[in-house]
Amino acid sequence: MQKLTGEERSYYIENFQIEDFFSFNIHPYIEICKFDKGEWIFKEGSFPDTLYYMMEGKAKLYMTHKNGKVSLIEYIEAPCFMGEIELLNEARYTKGIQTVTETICLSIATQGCKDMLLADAPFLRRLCVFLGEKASKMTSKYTQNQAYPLENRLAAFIQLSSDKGIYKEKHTEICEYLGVSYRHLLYVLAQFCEANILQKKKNGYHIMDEQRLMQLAQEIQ
Amino acid sequence: MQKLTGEERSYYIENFQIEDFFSFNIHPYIEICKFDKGEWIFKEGSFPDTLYYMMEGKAKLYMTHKNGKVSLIEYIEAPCFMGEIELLNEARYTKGIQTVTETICLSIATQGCKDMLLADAPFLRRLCVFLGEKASKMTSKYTQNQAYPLENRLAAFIQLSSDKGIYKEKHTEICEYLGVSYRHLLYVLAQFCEANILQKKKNGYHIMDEQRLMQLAQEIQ
DNA sequence: TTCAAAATATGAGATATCTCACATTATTGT
DNA sequence: ACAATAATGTGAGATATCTCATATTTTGAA
Repeated sequence: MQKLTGEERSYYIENFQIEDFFSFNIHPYIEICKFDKGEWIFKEGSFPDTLYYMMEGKAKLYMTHKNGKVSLIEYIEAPCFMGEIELLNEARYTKGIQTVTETICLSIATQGCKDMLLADAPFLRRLCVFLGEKASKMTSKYTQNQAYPLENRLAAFIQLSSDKGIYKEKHTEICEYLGVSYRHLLYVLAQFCEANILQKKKNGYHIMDEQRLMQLAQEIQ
Repeated sequence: MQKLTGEERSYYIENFQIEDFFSFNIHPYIEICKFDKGEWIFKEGSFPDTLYYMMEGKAKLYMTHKNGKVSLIEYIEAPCFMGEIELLNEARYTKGIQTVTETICLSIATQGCKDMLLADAPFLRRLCVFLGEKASKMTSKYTQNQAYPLENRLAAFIQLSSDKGIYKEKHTEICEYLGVSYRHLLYVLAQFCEANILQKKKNGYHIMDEQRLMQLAQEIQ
């Protein structure tokens, strides 16, 4: 993680009109951070003292279950808050977040201004809206996902998680994320290759038929 | 819907320490409401001017899809907010809520105090916590539900939605809620009857083997 | 480097669930 | 009261997905 300075920093701060988020002067507490692709923003179990607002990028949210298994819960995309639940609950239970692409975040060091944040109506209102949308989004995802076979969900997922036309995720993770068996995931990937939608190469599955993939993904709508 | 008065009203107001929710005097805006079983708290498409906090009871959240089909999204249980998304977004109710049991709610007439609510940090903070938990709950429901066959999910659902040992829901609704076909729902219900877990009678399916039902439901954990 | 663990891969049979077709009851508006 | 519509119920074959067994490859730590 790298803190931006100078022009780069100014660019993001000015472009996002950060002042609108708060009724007090937030500037002493903020930084603009750049995370490399694959870098961890939060590690599980750590004690978060930072609230992030992702401005650009994409990341994965992980959770470890009681039995020790790790599963990929959700892909998150800018703009969004990260670490907001921990701020609200004084809680320990942090989930892990790892970037998928290079990611730019506004970071707020909460140790100095937590009380101000939790007493700041403009900020809280925005957080409420964010959380409300998140809940709604989860709801519709949940309702719709049960209605479609893996073929469609996987197509949508490949679109979301691929980078430069290459899909390269751990099957063991993704089958949990998509709620299917490892065997079945492999089976459907093989189907995609069979249909020349994907092509399996050393460095991952290459998307050969963007059109058809989108079509399959959009059946979910 | 019936507004409580006198002792009943005082009982709920005192027991819930409503003052802690707000930093201003909320009393001019609140009522205690009792809804009968089966009554609608919100109808879809209506213009909301009330925020509810459910103190006792259980209700169903419905949504109408673009294609006109209605589906049962979620069972909600006290304590919880209702109408909070609409308060935040100035939107009309996109979802309908119907009680399952008699339900007691604190109602807040928002026309008089919306601005105060949206500027009231203690209230917003509580709302954030509620929404955060709702999002987390949806997440875990979503993750776990995909992992279990209908047998288990239906058992859990019957426990949630039955009243006095009798399960009586519209199959056409429930199959959508549980994300399975009508045919399959009927099939698994028949299995339950076969196994003497349920017994089909004129007024609904009677739960005969609470023990076994719980066992099936708990496999989801 | 080496070895154990994790991840990848594939086959084969079992099961959960779907689709469609059709018949039989409720429910509801007029 | 009646027709139209919605809800219920059932059969049969198709498909999506699972489980288990087992082999190979990759990865990470001693």
